[in-house]
Amino acid sequence: MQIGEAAKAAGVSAKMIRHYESIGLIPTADRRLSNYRDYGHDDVHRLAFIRRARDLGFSIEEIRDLLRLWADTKRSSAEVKALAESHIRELEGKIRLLEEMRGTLAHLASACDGDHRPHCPIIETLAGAQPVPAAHG
Amino acid sequence: MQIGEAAKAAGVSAKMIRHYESIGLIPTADRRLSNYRDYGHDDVHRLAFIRRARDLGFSIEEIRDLLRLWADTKRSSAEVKALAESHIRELEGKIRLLEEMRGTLAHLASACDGDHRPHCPIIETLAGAQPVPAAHG
DNA sequence: ATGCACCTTCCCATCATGGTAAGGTCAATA
DNA sequence: TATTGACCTTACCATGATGGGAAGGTGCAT
Repeated sequence: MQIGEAAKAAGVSAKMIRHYESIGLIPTADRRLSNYRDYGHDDVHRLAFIRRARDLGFSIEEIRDLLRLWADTKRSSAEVKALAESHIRELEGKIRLLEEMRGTLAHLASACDGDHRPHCPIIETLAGAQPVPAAHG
Repeated sequence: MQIGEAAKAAGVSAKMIRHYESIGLIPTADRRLSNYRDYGHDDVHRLAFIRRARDLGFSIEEIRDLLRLWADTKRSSAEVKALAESHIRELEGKIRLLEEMRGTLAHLASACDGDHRPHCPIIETLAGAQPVPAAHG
């Protein structure tokens, strides 16, 4: 099948399929006489694998490892689990950062009257005033 | 003061100061005869403002708005609060996405034995097998 | 023969940041 | 005075994953 059909079947864009090929994440596609890339079901299967891994937030390099582990039928499940847990830790690090931002900002917003007057602890904190102390309770 | 000193004082890199100037986030710096940029305390103050806003995850365009609001002493605190709350919603959206990834992955990892054997629900799910059903309790 | 939908490669843009190269400025020191 | 070293300047390239668009080729249906 052509790249567009493979893309639709796997849930990735044709653009990204070409990109994945260019960075060696997937093997070079076969070509028709027309020079059009030609894909089979195995290719779509691999692309769908990549798509699901992306949906779980794995980076391209992590997916490269996952594809290796997938292809290696003798690899231990411990290797896969270690990779997954490493990624879980990355996710948790990002979540912590975002939650810290949200917490600080929510605190400032709650201290802001949000009315017609100019006084605003949000701007004042950004401007370097001491942040409003957290309420005790 | 020179750009390096201003950068250190504000907690941003000299590189980024030049960048902020090039995109019009901060005004064009004064120049010495040497063609070196010259900064004063107000400039450092503004850069530190930007730095704090970045630390809270605001984008450059949001910071552009924040700087406008900061400069406008007659603006209402409601405007600032609206911008902050909009950003809080962005943060919460990102957090939700990451937590969903983490949840799915943690579930898969918990179902993976992590031993020397090849069988692994993580890889199998990525490969398109039905995901292991969530435990009821 | 014309048109349309698809494909090809190539280049550019995003966002915030860093790296490096090639060269100018300036103060201290040998 | 000459050199060294720390600082500055601009300009270009890179990141990671993705999309947009241009210019042109392929192939099928009218």
